[in-house]
Amino acid sequence: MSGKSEGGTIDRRAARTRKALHEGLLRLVTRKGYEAITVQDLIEEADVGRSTFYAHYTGKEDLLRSGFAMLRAELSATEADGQAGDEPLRFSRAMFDHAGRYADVFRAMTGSRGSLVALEEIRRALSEIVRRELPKGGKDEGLPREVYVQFTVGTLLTLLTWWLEKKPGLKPAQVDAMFRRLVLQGIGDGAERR
Amino acid sequence: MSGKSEGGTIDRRAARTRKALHEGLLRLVTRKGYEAITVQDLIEEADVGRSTFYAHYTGKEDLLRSGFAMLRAELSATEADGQAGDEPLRFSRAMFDHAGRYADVFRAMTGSRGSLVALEEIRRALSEIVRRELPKGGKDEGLPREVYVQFTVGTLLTLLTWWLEKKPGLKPAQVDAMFRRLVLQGIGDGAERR
DNA sequence: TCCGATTGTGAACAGGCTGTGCGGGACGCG
DNA sequence: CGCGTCCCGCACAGCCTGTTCACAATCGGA
Repeated sequence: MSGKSEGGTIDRRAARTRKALHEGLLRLVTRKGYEAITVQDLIEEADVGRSTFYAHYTGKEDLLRSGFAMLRAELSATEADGQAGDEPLRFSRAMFDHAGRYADVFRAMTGSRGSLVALEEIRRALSEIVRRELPKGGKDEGLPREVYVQFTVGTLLTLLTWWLEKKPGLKPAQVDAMFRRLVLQGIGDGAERR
Repeated sequence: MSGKSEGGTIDRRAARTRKALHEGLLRLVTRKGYEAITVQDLIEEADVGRSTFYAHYTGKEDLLRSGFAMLRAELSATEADGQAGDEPLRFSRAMFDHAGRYADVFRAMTGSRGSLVALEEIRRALSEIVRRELPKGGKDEGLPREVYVQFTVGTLLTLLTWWLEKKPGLKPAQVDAMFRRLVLQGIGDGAERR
């Protein structure tokens, strides 16, 4: 009715539908876990027709990936400022802060009722960041660089999971400190080295 | 209910059925991935009646857990010889050897078409072992012991996944060496020794 | 502003999988 | 050898999936 002709290439109806589906997915995930969600639930929660859903996404996994794509776009937009630090692994603190705010979603995604796809997406996003920020200094490192990247990401996820699952009381800064210590020194007693 | 003659032995027919289902699951997992498997597939592959399946397990996840329980029992049986030796993380080499032999199953279980439940079971089994074998020496470790455990397990899984997924050509001993280096020293400037 | 073309939308449909119930038959145990 | 336990085939309702189709809302040009 009212002509609010604006916006970009996407039809307003389509935009509205996608937004409703993404928001509905988030609500449902925290309510019953990703695995248990059906397309049926999604279209009821978002109040859209069945064929409408399939016109936009091939299934719930596609919707999930789409959500992560949007999230990654946002992240890389707000990440440009984090420069000027000589300290290695500077990004980790921001990660723990961010994860702490979305703790319930994260738990629902990565818990036993979550999704391997979600975990994979998270791992991929983190890998991109780490690949960029990991100190490249190591000239004669004995291990392939990608191993260092995966190791760092793995440790980040380990700490993240342990934190949100077992010790939600800790503050991001505390977990971040543990993360740095582990990544930089391993379990070796850092006292005698260096 | 109890079809077992008190003493732990199971009726041969029941044992045969369960064996057929477990073997069928393994075949199917490597053929089409865990996620895509239906109960329908399982009973056809194992040539078992529908109601028979549900008489033994509540679903495919239950069957999977049961399989891991058996595996863990076997492992802890063949593990008794591990000396409380001098070298820390003595178990890791055996783990990489073992995983290398079941590479295809492992990939099918933990790949994107795998199962979070399987990953969780693997993590749990590894955690038990690491909890037992991790040097408790820590005098004034600033971190909770469980964090060291999870960190070690996480790194093990990271290396395992990277190895089987990206560099299947490497030998277990090589991957094990990387694992030890990372766990003991992290990415810290351990590069200076060489 | 109006109209045709485009595109999103909702209802309905066929097919597949699930989990359960039941009677009859086979096998193992004592 | 008899009894009890377990397996099997079949059937059923219920739910979810992925697609089809007619219709209505929106967009773009005149």
